[in-house]
Amino acid sequence: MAKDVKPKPVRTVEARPNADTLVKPGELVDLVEVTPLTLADRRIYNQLLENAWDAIDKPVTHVISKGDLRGSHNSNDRVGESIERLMACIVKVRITRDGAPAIERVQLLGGNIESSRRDGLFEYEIPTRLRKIIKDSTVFARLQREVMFALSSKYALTLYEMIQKRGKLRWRSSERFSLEDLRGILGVPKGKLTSWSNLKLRAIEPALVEVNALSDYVVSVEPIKTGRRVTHVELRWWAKDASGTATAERELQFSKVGRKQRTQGDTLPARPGWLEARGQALRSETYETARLRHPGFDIYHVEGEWRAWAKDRAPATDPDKAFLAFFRTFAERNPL
DNA sequence: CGGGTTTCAGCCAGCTTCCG
DNA sequence: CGGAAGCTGGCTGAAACCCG
Repeated sequence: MAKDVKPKPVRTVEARPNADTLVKPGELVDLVEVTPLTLADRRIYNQLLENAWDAIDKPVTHVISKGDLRGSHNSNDRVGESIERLMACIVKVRITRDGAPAIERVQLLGGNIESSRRDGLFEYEIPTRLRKIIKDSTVFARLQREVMFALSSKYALTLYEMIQKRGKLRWRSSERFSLEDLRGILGVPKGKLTSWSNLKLRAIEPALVEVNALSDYVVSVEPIKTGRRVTHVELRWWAKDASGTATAERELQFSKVGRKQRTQGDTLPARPGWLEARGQALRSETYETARLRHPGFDIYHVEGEWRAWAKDRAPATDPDKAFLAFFRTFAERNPL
C-alpha cells in the first residue's frame, strides 16, 4: 500500500447505508466470472453485506437473524443452500492496483455458523481479501433495497447494479463491452445463451424492461457488429427526469402482480438497429413526448421517414424539435 | 448462404393449495 | 402446523423461419 497518496477520491467504506439504501463495492459488480448464483443468493449476499457494513473493515464475526435472510420463502431451508453456493463461489475481480490492471480472486463469503433453531442466528465472516477490496474501492454503488427486492429477473439485478455504479460516473454515459465480457458480468452460466439472439431475448431484454421501469435510470443496449456478427454491445444510460423517477417509485408501491403488463405497456421498445446506422438517437424525452402526443404510431418508423426526408437538407439546429414538428405533419397526413 | 429472429416444448424454481 | 403435491410462469436450447 502506497503511503504517499494524493487526495483520495470517495471511498466505498465512507458511504454508510441508510434506511432505504445499501452500499455494495463497485468492484464486486464487475464479476469477470462467477459460478451461477440464483437471484435469491444475490439478495442474501447483499443482506449479509449490508448487515456487516458498520464493521466491514474489521476482522470480526458478524451476526444476522436467519429470519432476515429468508426473504419471502416461508422457511429457512433454502438459506443453507444459498450460503453454500455463496461460499463455493470464487470470483475473479478486475481491479486497478497502483495504476496497473490486475485480477484478484476471492471467495464471496468466509466461514460461518448456522444455528439449527428455526429463528436462529447466522454468524459469518467477510474474507480478509474481500475486506481489502472494499477498502480500496474508488467507485461505489448505492443500491436501493426496495428496487433490488422488486426485481424478478436474475439478470435484471446485475444490470441494475452495473448501472447504479456507472450512473455516478458523470463523465461518461455509455460503455462498450464484448459479448464475452457481458456474459461474465451478467453471470450467464458457461455454455448457456451462446448465440446473440438468445442472449438478447432471454437475458438482456427482460432485464432492460425491469430496470427501466423500476430504477431511476434509463438504460439501453445496442448491438455493435463486426462484419455480420454481433461482437460487442454499447451500454448507454441516463438519469430519468423527475416525473420518470416518480413513476418508478409509484410502481414499487404496487404489488408485482400485473407489473409485467404495466411496465411493458409503459416502456418504449428498444430503438431498432437500422435506425442507429442513420443517425444518433434523439433525447429520450423526445420519444416519450412523441409517443404521448401521437399514440398508436410506430415512433421508430416515423423517425425513419424523418431521417429520409431530412437527409438532403441542412441539419436542423434542434433535431428534437424538428422531429416533433415533422411528426405532427406526418400524423395529420397519415391518420391511423 | 450466413446470420438474426421467432416459436416451441421441456425443464425447473417458487408459490399455493391440499391433506394428514 | 408442516410437508407433499400440484400449479404457474420464467428460463432455456433447438429448430424453424426470415432477411439482406
